[in-house]
Amino acid sequence: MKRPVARVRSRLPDRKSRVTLAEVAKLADVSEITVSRALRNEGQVAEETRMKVKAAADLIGYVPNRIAGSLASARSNVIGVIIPSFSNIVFPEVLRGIHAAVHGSSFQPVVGVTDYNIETEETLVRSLLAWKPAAIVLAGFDHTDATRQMLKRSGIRIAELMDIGPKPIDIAVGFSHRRAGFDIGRHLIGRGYRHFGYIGHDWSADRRARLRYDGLVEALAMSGLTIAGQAIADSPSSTAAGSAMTAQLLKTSPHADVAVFSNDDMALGGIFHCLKAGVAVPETIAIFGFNGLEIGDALPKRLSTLRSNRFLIGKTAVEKIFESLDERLGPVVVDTGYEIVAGETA
Amino acid sequence: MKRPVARVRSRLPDRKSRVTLAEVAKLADVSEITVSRALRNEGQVAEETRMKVKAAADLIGYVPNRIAGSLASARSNVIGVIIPSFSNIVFPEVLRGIHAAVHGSSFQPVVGVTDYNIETEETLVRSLLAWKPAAIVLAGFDHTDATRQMLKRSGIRIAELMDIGPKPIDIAVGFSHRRAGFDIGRHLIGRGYRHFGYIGHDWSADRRARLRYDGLVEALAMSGLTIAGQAIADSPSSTAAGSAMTAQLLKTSPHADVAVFSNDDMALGGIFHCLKAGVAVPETIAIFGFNGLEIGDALPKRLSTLRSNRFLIGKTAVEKIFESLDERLGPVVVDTGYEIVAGETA
DNA sequence: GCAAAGCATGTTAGCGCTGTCATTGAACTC
DNA sequence: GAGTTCAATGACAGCGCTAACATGCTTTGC
Repeated sequence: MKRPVARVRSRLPDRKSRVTLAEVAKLADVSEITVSRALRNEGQVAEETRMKVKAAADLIGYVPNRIAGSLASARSNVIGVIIPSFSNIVFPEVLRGIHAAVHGSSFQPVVGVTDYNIETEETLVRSLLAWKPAAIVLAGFDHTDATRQMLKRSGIRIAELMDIGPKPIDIAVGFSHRRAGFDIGRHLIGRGYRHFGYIGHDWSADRRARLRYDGLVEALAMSGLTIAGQAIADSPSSTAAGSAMTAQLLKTSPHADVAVFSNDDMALGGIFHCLKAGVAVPETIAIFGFNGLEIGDALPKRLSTLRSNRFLIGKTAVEKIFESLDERLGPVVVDTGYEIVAGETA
Repeated sequence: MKRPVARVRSRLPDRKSRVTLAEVAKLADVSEITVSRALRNEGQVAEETRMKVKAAADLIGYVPNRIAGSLASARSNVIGVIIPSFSNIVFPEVLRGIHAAVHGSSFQPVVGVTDYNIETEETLVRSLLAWKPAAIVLAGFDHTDATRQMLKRSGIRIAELMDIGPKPIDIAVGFSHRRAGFDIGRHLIGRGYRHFGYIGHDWSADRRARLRYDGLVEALAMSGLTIAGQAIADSPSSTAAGSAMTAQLLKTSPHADVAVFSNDDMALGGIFHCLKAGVAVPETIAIFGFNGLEIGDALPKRLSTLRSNRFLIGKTAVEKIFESLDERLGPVVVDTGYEIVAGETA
C-alpha cells in the first residue's frame, strides 16, 4: 500500500522573480510579520527596523500581494461600482466623483457596466461580491429581487445613486427626479409657457427620465395644462435623435411654445435643428434640457436646463460609505439637489 | 514556562453567514474539491454530482471567494486599466470598448485615473500589480522609468493605448497622432486653405495633442507654409475654452482662413463662437476638429474632423491580450487607423 | 526595588480556495 | 480473465499574507 510520500514541490515550477514577504524578511533579518507591519505602517515597529525593511523591499523590488493580504485579513479594499453605461456622459462624471473620493485612500473601485439591464446587473453584483468588496455602489433602485437579496445579505455598505427614494437598501445619494420634472414644469409655467411639447428618448431603460416626465405632467396638471404634443425616439438619447424628434414635434404640434427635453444631449439636437431650420429659439419655440452639461453654457444662447451634480453624487456616496465602513446605520438618504439654470433658450 | 496551548478559535468571531466551499461540500456530501470543480465546470465531474452540488450551493446562497481562488491558483482575472481622465470623453469610450471585449469572460477591469500625471500613474501601476492582474492596459507611452521597469518585470501582458510607436513595452494599439496631424494638414491644403490658425489647449499634459500639432506643422512646411497664428488655452480642453480661443485667434490673426483645433470639444466652442459673432463658417474661417464625436454630425453644418475609433482601440487591446494571456510574443503594434470626415465646416 | 505598563518583535495558525497526485471501480482490450 | 485505460472522486499541502496571542525587554510609578 502506498502512503502519500514526500511530494515534489512542483507548484509554480518556474515562475520567475517570486518575491514574497519571506524573501524580504530574510534579507532584512527580521520575521515576516515585522516586514508586514513595517510596510503597512501598522503596529509597533522601531523606526530603524522599518527603514531597514523598506530598504530591503526596495532592493529586491517587492510588490505585496494584496490577494493574499485580503484573504488573510478577511477584508479587501475594493469598492464595487456598477453603472448602466459609459455612453451617457453622466456616469463617467459620477465615476469621476467616486475616483476623487477614493483618491489617496487605499481603496480601489472596480467598475461593471449593465447596459441598463437588471439581469446583467445581477450577474455583476454576484461576481463583484466574490471579491469581498468593502462596499458596492450602483445606480438606481431598479434591481431584480435576487440582486436586492444578495446586497442585503452581504452585510457590506451599499449605495444606490442618482435617484432618492423612501426605501434604500442602505445609502441613497441623488435627488428626486420626479420633483425635478415637477420643478421644471413650475418654472416654465412661471415663465409664461402654456403649450408644452415633450421630446424624449427610449425610456424603457431610463427609468429616471420617465420619473421626470411624470413630475412634469403633474406640474402641468396643477395649472390645468397637459402635454400638448410629444415625440419620443425609440433609441437611446443622442444629439441626432434630439434633432430628428424636434423636427417631428414642430410638424405635429406647431402650436407648442416650449419643448422639454429628456436631457441635454437631446436638447442640443433640438437647438441644432432649429438653427438649421431657421426656427427662432426661444421666440418660436423654447427649449429646456436636463443635466446642465458644460457645453450648454458655451452655446450661442446658453441652454436653459436643470443642473444636477453628478460629480457630487459619486463623491458623496463614497464619503458616506467611508463614514462607517463596517456598519449600516439604518437607511441614509442624501439629497444632492439641483439647480434650475435659466439660460437663454426658455 | 508556558507553552502555546489551545487557542480560542476567535478569528472572525461573529461574521454571519460565512458560507464556504466546505459548507456546500458537507451539504452535497462530496469533497470540497469536487464542489470546486463542479462549480467551475472544470475537470471530471459526473453530471449528476454537478447538479447536486449546484443545488446545494444555491440552497445556502454560496458565493465563491475569488480572493481565495486567485491566491490558490496564482492567477487573477483582473485586468488593470489606467486612464488619464474621465473628463475627456475619449477615455470613457475606450473603457466602453474594454468592457465590451471582456463581457462574457470572467475578466474584470479595475480602473485607475492618473489625472495626466505620470507619478500618479506610477502609484497606480504599483497598486494594481499588487492584485496580480492578468494584464495591464494604460494610455500612452509616457511613463516614469520606474513604471516602465515594473511593467516590464511583471511578466504580464501590457497594452499601451491611443498612440502607436516603435517601441511598445508589449502591445500598442492606436494610431499615429503625428501622422494624423500631418494628414489633416495635407487634407486642408488640398482643399485650398493657405492661412492656418491653430487653436489648442494646455498640452503639457496632453502629449498626443502636441504630436498632432507637430505633424500639422510638418505638412504645412512641405508646402512652404507655416502656422500663421495660434491661440492656446492654458486650461484643459473644453467648449468654453474653444470659444474664447477662437475669439482671440480671429482678433490676432484676421487673415487666417482655417482654424485647426486640438479636438472636437474645442472646435465646437469655435463653431458656437462664430454662430454667436456672426462669422461665416467655413466662408470666413473654416473649422477642423479632431476625434469625430457623434455630436459633430448633428451640428447645423456637419463638423469637419478626423474620426478616431476609441471604442475599437479599447476593444482591440483586450482582444490582443486574450490572444495570448501568458506569453508576450514580442512587440505587437496595431494601427486602428482613422478617417478624415470632410464635413461642412472646412 | 518591584510590579505594572509599554514597546518591539516573534510564533502559530489559519483565511478559503485549487493544483497535484492518489485511489477506486467500471469499461474495454486481446 | 488479466492487463490497460479512463472517468469520477478524494487527500493533502500550500498560495502569501495577517490576526491573535506570546515573549522578552525597557520604562515608569510610587
